[in-house]
Formats: sequence, structure tokens, C-alpha cells
Amino acid sequence: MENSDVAQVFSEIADILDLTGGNQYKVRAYRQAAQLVDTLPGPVSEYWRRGQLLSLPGIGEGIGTKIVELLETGRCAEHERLARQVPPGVLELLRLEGVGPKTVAAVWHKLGVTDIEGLEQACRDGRLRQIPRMGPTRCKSILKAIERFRSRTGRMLLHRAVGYAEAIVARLRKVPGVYEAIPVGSVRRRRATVGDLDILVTARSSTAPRRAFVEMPEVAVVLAEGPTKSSVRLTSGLQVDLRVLPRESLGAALHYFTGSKAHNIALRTRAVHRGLKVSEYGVFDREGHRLSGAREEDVFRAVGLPWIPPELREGTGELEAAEEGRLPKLVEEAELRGDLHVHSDASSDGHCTLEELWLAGLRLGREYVAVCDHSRSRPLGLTTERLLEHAARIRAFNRAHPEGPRLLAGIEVDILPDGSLDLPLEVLASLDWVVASIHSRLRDSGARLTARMESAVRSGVVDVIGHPSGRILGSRDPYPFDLPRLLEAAREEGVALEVNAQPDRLDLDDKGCRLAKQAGVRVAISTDAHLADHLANIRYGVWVARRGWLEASDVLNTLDLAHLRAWRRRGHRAPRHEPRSPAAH
DNA sequence: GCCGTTTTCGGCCCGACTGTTTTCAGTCG
Repeated sequence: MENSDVAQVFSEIADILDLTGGNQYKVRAYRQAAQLVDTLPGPVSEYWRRGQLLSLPGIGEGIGTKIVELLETGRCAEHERLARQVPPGVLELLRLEGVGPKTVAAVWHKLGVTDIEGLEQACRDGRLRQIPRMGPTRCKSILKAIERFRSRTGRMLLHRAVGYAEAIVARLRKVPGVYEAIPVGSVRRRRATVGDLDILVTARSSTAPRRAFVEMPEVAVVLAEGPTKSSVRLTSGLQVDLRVLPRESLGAALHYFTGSKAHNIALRTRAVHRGLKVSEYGVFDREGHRLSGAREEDVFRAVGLPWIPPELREGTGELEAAEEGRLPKLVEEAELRGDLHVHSDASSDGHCTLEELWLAGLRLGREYVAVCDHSRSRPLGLTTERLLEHAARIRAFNRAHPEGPRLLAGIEVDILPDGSLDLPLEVLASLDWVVASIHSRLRDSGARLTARMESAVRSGVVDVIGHPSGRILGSRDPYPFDLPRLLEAAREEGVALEVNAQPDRLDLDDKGCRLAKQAGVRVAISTDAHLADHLANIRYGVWVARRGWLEASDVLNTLDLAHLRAWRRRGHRAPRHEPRSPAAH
């Protein structure tokens, strides 16, 4: 039972209670528990094992007992009891935009509608009008919501959302009377995927920016338009929300619209306990006098905390860490000295020459760039002979270019199905850098995949495990491998785990980074570049690391080359000629 | 259902917009 499965059960309990008129605070308690479990950095079963379940915020006797029940039996009696009260299909109605528990309960009880098809029918034949407050406009908007639900494409990758955000704020900044235009929401928190885009504007008056916003050429439909808040859907399907506020509210608004929701609720609750009210307009006392709010720091100071970086604002312990002075000094892109995984045109899918890689590294101020092409079992991968030639070419290139970044002669060696490596260990041991990755038999069991990676970790020649979870955002789920076990092995052997900065990989993810830090394992933030321009993608990896609470000392490639070489010597043992085959499972 | 620097009982973040009304309920973020 994974965290997301537990979260799903609590989320359904919340939906059913909501629909059946249950206590709103109970509903919220279940929703918060679902959110908490879903965003926990490690398996909830570990918290249970260590007796820490009840110390999690929002988990008390009732929900704690249900977590244990789920972990032990895979079921939850209360959930099953509630599920019997609701016909299948009704909960899905809640996924429609603009349709909430009250509407669903009404159509279910008054019209007998229990699924999306039924609701569509009721809209079309006019039965929906029998329900109070259901006019023609509501009917139309529900039909549209059903249409969108059916064509829903899911969340957008962060790098694309950042592209939209930057274009929109650039346009809004040119509008007369606009002071600031800033992307907020999950883009500012650097979440790997973005549901919709939030843009904050401060301006003399809201009229001009709002007009400019809804009249942007890529707007497909205006969903809402008011004096402070407007909302549109772009032709790409992305929803964009604009908020316009007075300048003196900038800090409070920045904080509020950056979220996350869980973080905001926690912070506002804290404010209430201090006799304060925090809204997007500022910090207010009991009498409603505005105390501050022009700067984001004001909001935190009002509740006795230092400023918390947006990447940490997920309601996963950042307020407590701030309170106790334990906030990490998050790693910054400028602290990275090199890139530890790029491809050249020597193997299958790379496209750039050594010179292009070197130039790209030079432009970005890199001190070293590890050229890690694919090994022989990949199509057109390097055989032993070609690898040795390639390594010789790289070393010759370095001699011919004494300035600028050092190219490291490396490899991205396949971890084969039996856990062995795709090239002889002596050859791998002669290289400057070795990344080992799984590219085959991805459907192996989680236990087997874990054993394959562990075997590579224990080979004595591997520096980094590449894209450890195998996920491709939007198309391939991470494999169900045992990260804590892999981390344990990596710590013992002095091997790092990669944060692959390709925008659709971001693998390890933020939670994995946090676990790695707790386990004492360093990460290498690498671009896995296949084009010279990809070397600039390192920022996406840095964002993941920051969301994972990592500091410079947690990241291998903040080391200069001399220290990186020293780390290698310390971590490595002699190559083991018989790598362990995966344990039988 | 959770939780405690007002509380072990009685609270629980706050405001905007829409559609339907003529003062507001529902939904969203």
C-alpha cells in the first residue's frame, strides 16, 4: 500500500462525507490527511514502524488507526461502509469544474443522476432546471465542464508553464500603470508539473492590466472577469488566473498566491493564534487595522518567522523548521561547478561534438563536464574498443584546450537485467566518471529493479545511479522500486544518486532528494544533455533539489574538480569482478 | 477528525466571482 493509495482512500472518504452532508471540519480533516500522506517524503509505513504516525500534524487517533488498518489489511472498514452509501460514478461528478458537493447532492437526490452521462442528459433535456438556482447559464457551463473533463490532458510540465508565464508577465509589464507582474502559484514553488498559471499584478488601477490580459491573442475563453480577479483559458488548454492588487499589498499577495494551500492555512492559523488576520491584502489586527503587507517578509515576521523560500512552502514541516531555525540554505544554480552527465555524438542519441559541449560549458562557466555516452547494449552504443578510443579523444581534447571546462571521459553504462554492467569492470574503472542507468526490462518487479541498481552500486566502479526512478512525466510512472534500500546501499558504498534535469524526467524527484539527504547520500544534478543547449537545463534540476530541501553540501557537483576527484577516491573500493546478481525474489 | 501561548471543549483561513437572485449560496483557489 503506497502513500498515494492511502491518500486516495482518505480523499474519497472526504468526498463522500462532503456529499452526504457530513461535518465540514471532518471533511477537511480527511482532505488534509490525504494531502499530508501524499506529500510525505518517505513511506507512511516507515512512520508507523517508528511510532511517529501520531506526531504528524493532522493525524490523530481516528485517522492514525485507519492508516494502520490500511497498512495491515489493505482495506478500511469505514471507507467501505461510506462507499456503500454512494452509487459508483457520483464521486466522479466532483471532478467537473464548477460542480461541487452541493450540486452533486442535488442532482443525485432530486434527479437520480449518478454519473457524468446522466448529468449530461439532465442538462440537455432541461430536467436540471427543476433544481433551485439552476439557470440556463449553469447548464451550459456544466456541459462545457463535461467536455473539458473528457478531453483533459492533465498537468503541464513546469518548463512549458514557465515559458507561458514569462511571456505573459513580459506583456503585462508593458501595460501603462502596472508596477509589478510576477508569476506565482506552483510555478513560483517550482513544482514539476503545473495545473494552472497564477499571475500577480500590482497597478494604479486594475482596468488596463485586466483588459490587456483577457485580450491576449492566445486566450480561447474568458472564464471570469472581475475588478481584482480574472481567469482565462488559453488555446493550449492552460488556465491562467490574474490577480490585480494595490501596491501596498504586494508582499501579502505574493505570499498568499504562491501557496501552497496547506502552507497558507498553516500560516494563517498561526496568525489567528496571535490575534492577527492574514489575507492577500495584508496583516491585520483584531480591530481590522492594517499593520503591514508591502513585503513578503512582513507576513512571516508577523507570525514570528523568518522568510521561507517558495520551494519549501508545501506544508511539509517548513513552518516548524523556520520556528526552530532549521531552514536549509538551499543550493543555488551559481554554486554548481559542473555537469556530470551529458552525451556527445559518439553514441546513439547524442548530437553534439566535444567542441560544442566544451563551448557550452565554457559559456555557462562550468569547471567540468562529464561526457557519458551510452554503452554497447543501447543501439549504436559504445563497445569497449570504441569507448577506449572515445576516452582517448576526450583526453586529447583536454590537452589541446588547456583553458575552460575539463571534459571528463565517462560513460552512462547500462545496468543489465541480471544486475551486471554492460562493459567490463576494468574498463569502467579506467574512466573519469561512471553513471549507471537502467534502460531495459523496465517492467521488472520493484524488488528486482531495486536489486539491479543495488548490484550496480556495489560494483565498486559506479559513481552515480542515473535517473533512478525511470519516470517520464506524463507518460511513464516511476518504477515501484525500494528507494530507502537503494539509499542505504548508496550510503555504504559512497555512491551518489542523480537528479536528472531533463524537464520531463526530474528524477530523483523532490521527495527522493529529501530522503537522500536524510540517508546521507549526495545527489548529482545533471542535465543528461543530448544537445549543447541542454546544458542550460540544469536549473530545472536545481529547482527539484531546492524543493527537496538540499543545500550545496548535499550536491556533489558543487565540489570543484579536485574535491570531486577526492570524493571518488574516498568512496570507491577496488572493482569487484563478480558483481552480485540480483537477489531472488 | 484534530488540536491547545485564550481552550481537553469549542473552535477550525479568507476572500473573489458567478449565477441567481433582490441578499446570497456555491465554488474555487
